[in-house]
Amino acid sequence: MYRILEKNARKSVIEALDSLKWEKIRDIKFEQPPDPSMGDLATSVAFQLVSQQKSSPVDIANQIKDVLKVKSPFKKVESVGPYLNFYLDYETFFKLVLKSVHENYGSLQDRNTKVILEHTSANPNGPLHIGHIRNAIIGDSLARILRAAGFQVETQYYVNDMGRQIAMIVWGLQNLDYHLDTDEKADVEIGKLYFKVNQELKENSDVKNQVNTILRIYEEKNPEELEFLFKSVVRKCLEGIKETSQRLQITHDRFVWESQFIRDGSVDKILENLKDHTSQNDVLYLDFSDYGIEKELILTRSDGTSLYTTRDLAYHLQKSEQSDWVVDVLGSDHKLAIDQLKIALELLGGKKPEVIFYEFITLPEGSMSTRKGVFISVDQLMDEAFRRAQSELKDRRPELNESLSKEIAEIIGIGAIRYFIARLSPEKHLVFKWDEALSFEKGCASIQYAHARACKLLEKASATGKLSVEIDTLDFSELNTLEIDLIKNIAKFTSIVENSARDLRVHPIAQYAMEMAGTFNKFYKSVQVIGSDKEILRLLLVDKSRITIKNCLNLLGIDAPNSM
RNA sequence: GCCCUGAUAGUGUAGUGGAUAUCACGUAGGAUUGCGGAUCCUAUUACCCGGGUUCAAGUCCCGGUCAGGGCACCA
Repeated sequence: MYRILEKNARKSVIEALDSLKWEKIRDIKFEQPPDPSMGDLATSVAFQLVSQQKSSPVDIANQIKDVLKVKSPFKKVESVGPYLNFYLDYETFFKLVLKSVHENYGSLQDRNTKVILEHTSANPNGPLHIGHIRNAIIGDSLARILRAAGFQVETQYYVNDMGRQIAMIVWGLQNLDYHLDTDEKADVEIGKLYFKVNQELKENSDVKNQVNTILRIYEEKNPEELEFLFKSVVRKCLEGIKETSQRLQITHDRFVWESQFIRDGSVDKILENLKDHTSQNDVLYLDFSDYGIEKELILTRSDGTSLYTTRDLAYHLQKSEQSDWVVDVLGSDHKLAIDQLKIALELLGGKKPEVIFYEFITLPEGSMSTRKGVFISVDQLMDEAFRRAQSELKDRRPELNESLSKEIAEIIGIGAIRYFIARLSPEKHLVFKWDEALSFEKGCASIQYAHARACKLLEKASATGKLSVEIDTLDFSELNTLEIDLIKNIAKFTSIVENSARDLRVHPIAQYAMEMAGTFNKFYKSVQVIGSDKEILRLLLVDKSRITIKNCLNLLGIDAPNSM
C-alpha cells in the first residue's frame, strides 16, 4: 500500500514541477516523517532543486506546495521548512487498506520470472550443524519471500557427491573396522566415520594417496561397486539431512548431484569451450590477472580429475539455462571462488548468479568443524529448543494435554531458532550462545503470542459471523492513535515484502513482524474490543492484524499457533 | 603481506545521503477487578579513531585501529 502511496505522491510532485516549468528530477526521494503530526509521507525534493533553481530549499518547497494538487487518499500537502509533507485522508485510506487484506495478504502479482535459488548445499559428510542453518534459514525464507513477491521459485540443493570428503568416507568403509549403527541417524554415523578417517589421515600419510586413487578411479572408470558405495553414502547422509531440514520447515524442490556433470559430459564440454582461455602446466587453469584477480582458477588436477569449481561451473551454466535469475546463498569464504566462477561463466556466455553471502556462526571457543568433530548439530539445537519451550509451557499452561503441549512447544522452539537467524543481517558475524539463540521468552514467541491473542479474542467474540460486513458502511471518523498505528502498520506489509524480495534480504521481514506484534499488543492492552460501541470495526482490525502477523511469520517459515 | 566483511546504548541489533538514530534484551520504577501478564507504560544509555566530499554523513571516499573470513592440485 505504501508503494502505491509513494507512486501517487510522486506523480503529484512531477505534475507540480511541470506546471512550474522546472526541469525534471530523476529520482524524487520519499521518506517517513519522524512524527505523525508531520504527515504520513514526506519528500525532500526541494533540496535536490537548490542548485537548479539557485534559491533556498524553503522557498522552493513553498513554491511547489502552492501549485501541488494532491490525489486521493491524500487530503493535503504542507511545506514545513524545506520538506513537503503529505497528509492522508484516513477514512478513505483505511477503507482501502482493510479491503485489501484477505487471507493471503502479502502475496503480490505474478512476475512471470523463474528463479533458481540454491541454498544449504552442505557436504554430505555429516549432520547439519548450526553453521549450516544460517544458509538454510536465509535460503528458505528468501524462497518464501520471493514466491510471495510473485516469482516462480525452484529451490535446489547442490549435492557434493564426488569430492574428497566423500572419497574419504568411502575409504573408511573399506579400510576401517567401523560399522554404522543402524539405530542412529545415518548422517550422524557418517559424520563419526568422517571424523575417524581424518584422525587416521593425520597419523598415516599414505591414506591421502589411497583417497586420491579412489577419487581418480571413481571419476575416470566409475566401476559399479564403487559408484554404489559413493552413492549410498551420500544418499544415506542426505536422508538424515532432509529429516533435519523438514523439522525446521525447510524443503528443497530439487537435489542436483554434481557427479551428473561429469557423467553427462558437460564438464568436458566446458573445458572444450574454454580452450582459448586456459593455460596448462601440471594442471589446467584459467589466468584472471587481466580481471584483477591474482589467483588463477584451477580446472583439472595434474592427474586429470576435475575439481569442485569445475563441476560447479557446469552446474551454474545449467541453472543459467533453466531460469531467468540465478540466486545462491553462500558463506563468505566462497567470495573469491565466486568471483572467479563469474568470470568463467561470462566467458561461457552464462548468466552470473546473484549471491547472498553470510558471515560465519562460530562457537565461543572457535569455529566449528565436521572434520574435527567440533560442532553443535541442528538436531541437538532443535531438541533443546523444544525442551525449553515445553518446560515454559508447563508453567504457563499446566492444563494443556500432552499432545497439544508437544505440538505447541515444537512450533515455539522451531520459531525461536528460525527467528534468531532470520532477524540478523547476514553480514554480521555471529557467536553462538544457547541462551541468546533460544530466548523465546522475549523473541519470536512474543510475536506468536500476539497472534494467539488475536485468535482467542476473535473466538471469544464469535467473530466469524460479524466480520462479513460491508467495510464502507463502518464509521472511521473517530479513530484513536492506537487504531491508526495498527492500520498503518498493516498497510506497510506489502511494500516490506516487495523491498525484501528486491534486495534479497530476510531480516526486514523479521523486524516488521516484531513491530506488527508490538503495535497489536499496544492496541490490545488499552482498547477494548468486545462490548465496545465500535466492536465490529475493532474486530475487523484484530482479524486483519492476525492475518498480517501470520502471513509475515510464514514468510520466515514460522508457524503461528492459535493458542500457546 | 594482499583481498573481502563487520564496528551504533551495559548486551545484541535496524537504519534507501535528509527532520528528534530503530527494535529487543538487561537494569530501575510503575500499570491492569475487563479480550490470556509470553502484555503495557516510564526512565536509562550509543553511531571505533582521524581526515575529506556534500546544502546535508551513522550512511559516500581516503587513511588508521580492532574482530571474522579468504588467498589449496579442499569443498
